[in-house]
Amino acid sequence: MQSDLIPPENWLDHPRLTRCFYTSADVVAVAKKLLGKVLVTQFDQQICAARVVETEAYRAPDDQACHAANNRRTARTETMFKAGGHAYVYLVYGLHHLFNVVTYREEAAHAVLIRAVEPLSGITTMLERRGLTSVKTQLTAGPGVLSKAMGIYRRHDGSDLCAADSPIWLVEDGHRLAPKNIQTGTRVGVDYAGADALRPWRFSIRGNTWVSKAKGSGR
DNA sequence: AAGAGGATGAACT
DNA sequence: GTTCATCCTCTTG
Repeated sequence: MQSDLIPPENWLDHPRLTRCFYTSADVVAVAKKLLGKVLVTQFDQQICAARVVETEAYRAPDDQACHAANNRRTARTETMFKAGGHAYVYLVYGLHHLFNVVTYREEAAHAVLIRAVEPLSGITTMLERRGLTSVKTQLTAGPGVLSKAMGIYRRHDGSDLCAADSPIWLVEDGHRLAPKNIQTGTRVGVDYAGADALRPWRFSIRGNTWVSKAKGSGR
């Protein structure tokens, strides 16, 4: 049995991030600002909360690493063209559901991929979903595993994180992060993007154990 | 209609 | 370090 650091129901009292947080024209800035925020989900009365510790920014049309590079519209990328504050969830490798936050305005395909979180509440539920019996970084350090732990799936693609009845949302809990504690690096798994693969658009909380140990993550 | 490959993770050697 | 699970999406024909 795993005890939570914070009672799950406490998160219901924290203010949700509002639309304006997500509608910034600068997706890179939002990727940094998301570090330290808390992702909360509530499915079947199970409340889970986890601090965002690693993010990556993707920005159409110029960024070739972005699914919507050159403003390419397909059934999948259509969600990225929604207004800031929607969830973009897609399947990679036929196995993993990756959770992104859409930013900026409608018709601009910008998004932040949440790559790792630090569990705070609902840890028993997360362990069950992951099929684990003890807490280790494997629980939520990585974009695929965190979605599974938090109960996020492709059916949540396009949902509005700002809607009052959304089962997925983000909150601010007063956590402070000094700029010098934001680690910058290149994005993972985007070698196909040529020069854009070198953009320093991956951000993480320096020294945090829950940051993913992805291949080619470099630092 | 078919084929290739992916914003990963786990289990190997 | 390497392999492979697994299926949706996009490209090509």
